[in-house]
Amino acid sequence: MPPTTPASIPSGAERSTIEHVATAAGVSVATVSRALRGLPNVAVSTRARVEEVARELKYRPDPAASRLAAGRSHAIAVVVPLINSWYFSNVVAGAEAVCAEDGYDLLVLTAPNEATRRQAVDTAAGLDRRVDGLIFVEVGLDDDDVADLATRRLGVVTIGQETTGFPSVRVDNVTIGRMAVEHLIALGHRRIGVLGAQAEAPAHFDVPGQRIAGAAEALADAGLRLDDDLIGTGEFTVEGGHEAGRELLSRPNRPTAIFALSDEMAFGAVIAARDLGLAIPDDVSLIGVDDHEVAEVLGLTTVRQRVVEHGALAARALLRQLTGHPSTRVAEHLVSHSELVIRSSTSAPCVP
Amino acid sequence: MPPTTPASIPSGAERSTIEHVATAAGVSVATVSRALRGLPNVAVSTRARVEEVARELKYRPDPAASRLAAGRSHAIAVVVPLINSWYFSNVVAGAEAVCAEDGYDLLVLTAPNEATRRQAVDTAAGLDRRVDGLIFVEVGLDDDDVADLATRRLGVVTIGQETTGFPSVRVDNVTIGRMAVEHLIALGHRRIGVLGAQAEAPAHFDVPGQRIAGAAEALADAGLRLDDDLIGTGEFTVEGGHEAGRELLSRPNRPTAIFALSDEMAFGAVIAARDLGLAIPDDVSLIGVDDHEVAEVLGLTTVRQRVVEHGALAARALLRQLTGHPSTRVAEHLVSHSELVIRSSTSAPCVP
DNA sequence: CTGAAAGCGCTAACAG
DNA sequence: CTGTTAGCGCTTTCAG
Repeated sequence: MPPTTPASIPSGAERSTIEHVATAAGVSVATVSRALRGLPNVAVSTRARVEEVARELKYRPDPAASRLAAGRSHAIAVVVPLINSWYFSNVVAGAEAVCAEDGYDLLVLTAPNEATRRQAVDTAAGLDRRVDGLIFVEVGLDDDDVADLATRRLGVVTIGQETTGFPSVRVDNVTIGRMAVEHLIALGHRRIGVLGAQAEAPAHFDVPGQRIAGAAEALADAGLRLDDDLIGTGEFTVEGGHEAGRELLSRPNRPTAIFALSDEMAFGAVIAARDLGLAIPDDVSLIGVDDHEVAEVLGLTTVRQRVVEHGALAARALLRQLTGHPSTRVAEHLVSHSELVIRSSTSAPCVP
Repeated sequence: MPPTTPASIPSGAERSTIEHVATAAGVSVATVSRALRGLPNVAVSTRARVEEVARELKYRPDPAASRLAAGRSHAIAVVVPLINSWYFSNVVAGAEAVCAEDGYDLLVLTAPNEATRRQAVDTAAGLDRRVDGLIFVEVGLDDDDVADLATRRLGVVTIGQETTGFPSVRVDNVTIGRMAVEHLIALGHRRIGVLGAQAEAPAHFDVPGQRIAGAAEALADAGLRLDDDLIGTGEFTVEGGHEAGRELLSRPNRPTAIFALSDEMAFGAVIAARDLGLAIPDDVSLIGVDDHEVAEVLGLTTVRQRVVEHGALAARALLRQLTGHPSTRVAEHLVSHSELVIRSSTSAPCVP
């Protein structure tokens, strides 16, 4: 490679460096750096001139150089189990919007091996030089993971799980279960089925378990019991809800209402009901969780989760943490409120 | 900041640099660099030792430093109109998988202002120092954009659009329309409606227009005409399909079959049919495009698009381009094959 | 096959 | 308020 090119005006499509700007503006690179980053101690006139020249030269600071010198990459990553699902893509969308607004780059990392939560952390840990912070979405971090992450020079926010030490945003899953089932009980239902239980509860945080616990509480408050026989699985997919729903609805003594732990499973249940010739809500009431776009069209009653907002809140919390606002140095644990959205899939049981 | 830390073994969670590895292995940093990157001209024994030491020290090259020195960031970006939709999140998932495999970081960029395609390019162009390449997904690039992009030191691949100069992957939308409607015609349908037309066709590439053109061709081949009155909109959303579908199906002389340009619009049509008390396929046949998960459960006949694969193919093409395989220097235009998936939503018309 | 040296473009003290 | 001076950690000629 030839010796360094002189600090002349760049020609054509050549990228201009801070040095080009400096010489063109007749100041030092340090001043350009300060001026362009809005740091104090720069004469207004100087700043104006530098900005002017920078614009003319279409100067854009090289992120790598800046990261190397300053130690911050102006990028964050979201770690999700997968990205092509309604829930996760919406979380990412929320985070992306905030990042774009603040000029941060957003990397997406998937942690496919759900089993090995370790995996996720290791992968992510390798990024401590590449990004300034991480958002873990529904990734079960254990204490070791948290400790490991804490050593690194990284901002961390979790969604779903609430750890000690890192800010988090989540919903109150017990309350979600409660709201859903209280609605059903208020309508007069007594035999209530559940769709979405997991074979084995995850060690760290257990979304289905919590929603079911909330359901059980609501039932208990009404002097009723949650019948274990009426708890089906569903894998949190449409197909899973379809199968488990059909199973549940073909029982001789089928429930008069079903609480699906996610809208997608509820969609499956809708189809199962149709397969069996059961009308909703006349023969069976149905309530979901999420407020998926399709829920509205289907008229599905549901407990709305503001998923995009979760991503946005997490990103904002992370960026705040990175910007080092000392006032917000304490780890906030945000609990996003859910709300019951009553549509046409729930009604009083026909034959109580 | 104190003067540079000496090149000693890093303590605790401190990041180890190439220099730590070099001194620990008793070689120069240059040799470490070569050894670890699999470059030639390194004694096998040396390489082994360096690798060993690097592992022990948990050395990970700093991407920013490496980018600065070598000019490549080992990161790419996907530019999508939005990320929280079935189609786009699946494309991103495909790209992500390939990137993860090859150790590339994946940035996500959304170009929300659909109107201003310019926007997308400008945003992306600003990344020419941050990423090595870009994947544009369904972003209409015009000739100026292409020229602009070509100037930059960036690999580019497009999905959906086929430009001159950049590799691309797309489906043959005319054929998709053709396949769908040929199936309907073969079943005996004559009055076929379409869901998903756009008010105004985009300037550069027009997915709905092409699918409709294919439909028209199929009809023409059978000596039939596509009735403009039977072409509804749908916005490519469930809700849009619902509305447009209801409109179409409440006509006195309604079509015996509907070709929805996307599965999500077909779902809307399913609900519209249900609203109107029409049975599928007895009263009206329905075919979509995509093969969304819900399509299977709903029994929707559809033309399958292998969306995840599109993302993967594009990413692979991009990485190949970046790795500079001179053999593949010529811009490939991949056309992903679609296939008809016949389920239970289509049948012969009841009363022809 | 290996080392020395010169940067990549930017930031951050520290003097003026 | 501004310039000078060191590097950030890595890659890459160019000599051994």
